[in-house]
Amino acid sequence: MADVQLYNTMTRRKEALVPVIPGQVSLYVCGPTVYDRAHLGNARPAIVFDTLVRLLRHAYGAGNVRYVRNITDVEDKIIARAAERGVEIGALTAETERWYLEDMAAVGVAPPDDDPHATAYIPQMVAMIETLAERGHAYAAEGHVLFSVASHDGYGRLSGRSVDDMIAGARVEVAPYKRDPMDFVLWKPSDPDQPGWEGPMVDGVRVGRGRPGWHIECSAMADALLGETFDIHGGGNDLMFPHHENELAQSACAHPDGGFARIWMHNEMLQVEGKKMSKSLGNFFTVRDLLDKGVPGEVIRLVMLGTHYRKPMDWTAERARAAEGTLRKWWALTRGQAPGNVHESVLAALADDLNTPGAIAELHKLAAAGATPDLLASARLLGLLTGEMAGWEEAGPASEADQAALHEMAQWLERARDAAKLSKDFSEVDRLKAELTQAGIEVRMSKSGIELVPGPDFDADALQTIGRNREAQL
RNA sequence: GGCGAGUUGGCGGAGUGGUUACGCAGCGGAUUGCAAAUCCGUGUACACCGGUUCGAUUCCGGUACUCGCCUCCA
Repeated sequence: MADVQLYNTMTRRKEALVPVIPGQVSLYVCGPTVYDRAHLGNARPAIVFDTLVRLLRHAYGAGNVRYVRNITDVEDKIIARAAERGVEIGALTAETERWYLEDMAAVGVAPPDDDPHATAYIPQMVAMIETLAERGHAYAAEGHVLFSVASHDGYGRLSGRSVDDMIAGARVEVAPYKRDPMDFVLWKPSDPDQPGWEGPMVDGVRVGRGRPGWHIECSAMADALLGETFDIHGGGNDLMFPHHENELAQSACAHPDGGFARIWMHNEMLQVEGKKMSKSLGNFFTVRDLLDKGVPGEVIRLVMLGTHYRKPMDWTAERARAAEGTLRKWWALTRGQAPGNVHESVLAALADDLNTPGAIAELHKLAAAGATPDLLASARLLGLLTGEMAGWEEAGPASEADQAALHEMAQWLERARDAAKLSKDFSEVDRLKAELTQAGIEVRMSKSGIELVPGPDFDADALQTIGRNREAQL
């Protein structure tokens, strides 16, 4: 197949993916901080990189891709939330992680190969901080250990900022113990009631009990699992600065011979009905909220993939409705079929910097051409029509009783129509049709007969009521 | 204020130096008692102003506007 081209934030252009180890791809994506339900914006990077991984597994072989997505389970927001709810931190993080996995599975996101938890890599973080201190990139101050930005020439290269600009534009109070306003925390002290570990040795002195800064967590875990140099580092645009810039600074300084990530990928942010999703605007909602409202996970996924990952995407009810229609059509076309081959055009679109909207357009063309086995195989590469999220599109009555009732109703309707054709009075037929439509049943009439198809809003009770009313009339 | 991204037909959204994107909606037709579903057909859009070019929506420069990050939120 053609090379996979990916846009590299570092170089600001598309590049061919050339793995460090030929034939094998390694990637690290920043995962969730587990203190609350994933909101819709959190689902975007998860879906984007899940799709990238599906493409890479197809291109390189399933066993030749190593996908690491971390779990941040020690962080100030977690401490605050646990205190607020009066629960143990471990209980909070375990529950939230379970929710996250459930919600991601619901939108077709497969678990990564490794899901390192920050709390399991404290020794590696401490060791990395010590290395940074030994090399003159870190210093201790008032129980903290800070990274010295001035000690690293390349700082700001990833996000395209100069240190001077950042200082000029900074709108935050500078902590008094920082040598330089841009210096960031590697280790911070913990109160007795906060989670803490024995600190690193800096300049021959043991720093007191504390916890790691957020950025060092990812540096240490990526290093531990993927080594000093790996292929792709992904995450949301918002993480580019400061998180990724800091990660890069730490890793580059700790391992001067390693390159850290070869390609940096950043997805753009999500909006809702044209506005940024935020609690203050009242348009904030979680993936679970959407699922509970009856929006199928597969629909969420298709809407997400309908916008290229490097463009801002807008979640709207209209787009969800359209995506649902598309999926119902595709399901109907491919149901019961064996998958064919992933079509070249779909692969080409995906290999071109994960052009998912282009790939979806190709899917539409396959559907129009009647190439349903290839449509199925190709859609599955995008994590659609996999059956993992299925159930929602199976428009069917739950029970055999409903099935029988529908069949009986169809016969009634057909007799009524035949009679009406003679009498020229269709009012009775139209009324029955309206009632059935109201009950979420699609009425399909043709010369060959009448078909009643229960839709997504199928209401079995309403069907029973209609049936009883009919009987009462007879 | 600093940095960055974007502006394509009614909507969403690809792509291209000269040729149909695609989907949704709309419209016309077939079909239907009427609808629905389905099928067929249907739309010369690329923010603005300059420049390069035989030719630019596509390349270059500028203008306007929108959005994001810099601040707890992804």
